[in-house]
Amino acid sequence: MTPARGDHDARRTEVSRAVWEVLAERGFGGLTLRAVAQQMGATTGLLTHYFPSKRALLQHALEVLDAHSLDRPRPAAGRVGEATGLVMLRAVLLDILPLDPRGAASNRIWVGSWDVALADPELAAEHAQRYRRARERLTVHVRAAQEAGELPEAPAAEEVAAAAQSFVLGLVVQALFAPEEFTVERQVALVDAYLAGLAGESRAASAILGGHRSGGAE
Amino acid sequence: MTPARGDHDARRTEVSRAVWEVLAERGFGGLTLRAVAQQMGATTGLLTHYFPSKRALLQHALEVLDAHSLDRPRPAAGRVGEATGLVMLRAVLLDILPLDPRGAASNRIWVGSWDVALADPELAAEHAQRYRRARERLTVHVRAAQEAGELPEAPAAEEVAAAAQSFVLGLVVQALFAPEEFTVERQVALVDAYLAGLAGESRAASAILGGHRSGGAE
DNA sequence: CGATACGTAACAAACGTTGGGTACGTACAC
DNA sequence: GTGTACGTACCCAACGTTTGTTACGTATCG
Repeated sequence: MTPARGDHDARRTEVSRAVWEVLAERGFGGLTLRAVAQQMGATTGLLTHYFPSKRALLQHALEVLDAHSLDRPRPAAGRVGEATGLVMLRAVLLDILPLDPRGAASNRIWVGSWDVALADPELAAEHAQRYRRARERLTVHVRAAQEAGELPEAPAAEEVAAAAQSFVLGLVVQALFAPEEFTVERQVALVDAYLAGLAGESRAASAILGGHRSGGAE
Repeated sequence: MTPARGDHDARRTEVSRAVWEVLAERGFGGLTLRAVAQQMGATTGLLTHYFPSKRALLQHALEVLDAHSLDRPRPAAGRVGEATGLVMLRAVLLDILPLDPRGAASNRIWVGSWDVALADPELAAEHAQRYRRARERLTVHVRAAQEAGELPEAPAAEEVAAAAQSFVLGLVVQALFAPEEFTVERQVALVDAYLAGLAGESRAASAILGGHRSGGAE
């Protein structure tokens, strides 16, 4: 009977991709069913067939986009996957930044989503949870760095993680508005300087951060 | 003829206030002429009498809101106006944070405006300029702190200012989404810890930051 | 009297959503 | 194997609502 459930879900993520593209270039104010449909060369009938409402459509697109960022940073060029402590912390932070067009697009979407989310309790709760989990993931790496002697024990790992997330989120915003001012190199340098400030006089840390003095994200 | 030119501009700022209230509680997606009119107990006819279009209405409201934040922090309780260097830097940073309902409301608006601004080149340019000027204002205080020996000379003042602005902006976002998690005390503590990280081993700085260990914004 | 300051009403456009209609493929009966 | 039944996928057209904007009316005040 029902032909291929896999096709169904695949189509839904296809729709989500169209939603992302509309969001990235027109923002949430420009997100309409007709725009999404036109983006993927379909009609609004297709959209309503896979999603009961516009809200569900948006919600699913955000969930999928969030899920994509969960398995990052990818163990791509360097073997980031095996890294720990300060190196991993640095990799995760850099991975968030809009260092390439794709990162810029997804950050553009996240920043734009804050307005809608702050006006919608349910979306706000989901966002709050997203960032809390991101902080928890950062906390793990901070704690590892502390145990490795790369970071001081002084501020609790949770506080360091919250601070680091603040720093990166704000840097994302500024970089989106002034990309020519916040070049890739400057963004990386700012993160490294921030981490150096966290590390203080640690020899282990300065060895790590010194080695990456001009390194990129991938 | 025209009865009191002052009344005209005063009415425009009244309208802007209504715009803020709508923006703060419904976001930019909920900003409609009818909502603004209802908020101030008037009709859309009044709005169109003072503003040629919705865009002009929004633009003026943002400008006025931005102008309000320019003469801050106010030399209110403490005599912040006479402060310099690290003390002033700290005061400016704390003044940005959503430490009270009014600060939360205005930050709510700014964060929400990012979506619209990123989709509108003119608004984006205005925002970019806003944040550039804010960085320049921060740079002055950073440089003063450096000359006073409260901050190291190492990273250039411009970089420290950009980093500090990143940190505070990101903290604003997280605090808006999780206000119960980011209490006033924790926000202040995070800023102080951040400044302490900037200061490094400076005795002058730790004297200042130590004295404010549990102080508030005003 | 004449210009300003509004309220009122109506406009076309765009929105999310609904429902009917068609093409297509699978499942089952014989 | 062929015919029938049915569910899925999707287009198309239309709905009622809400939007920003415009036009027009009236009151108010110098």
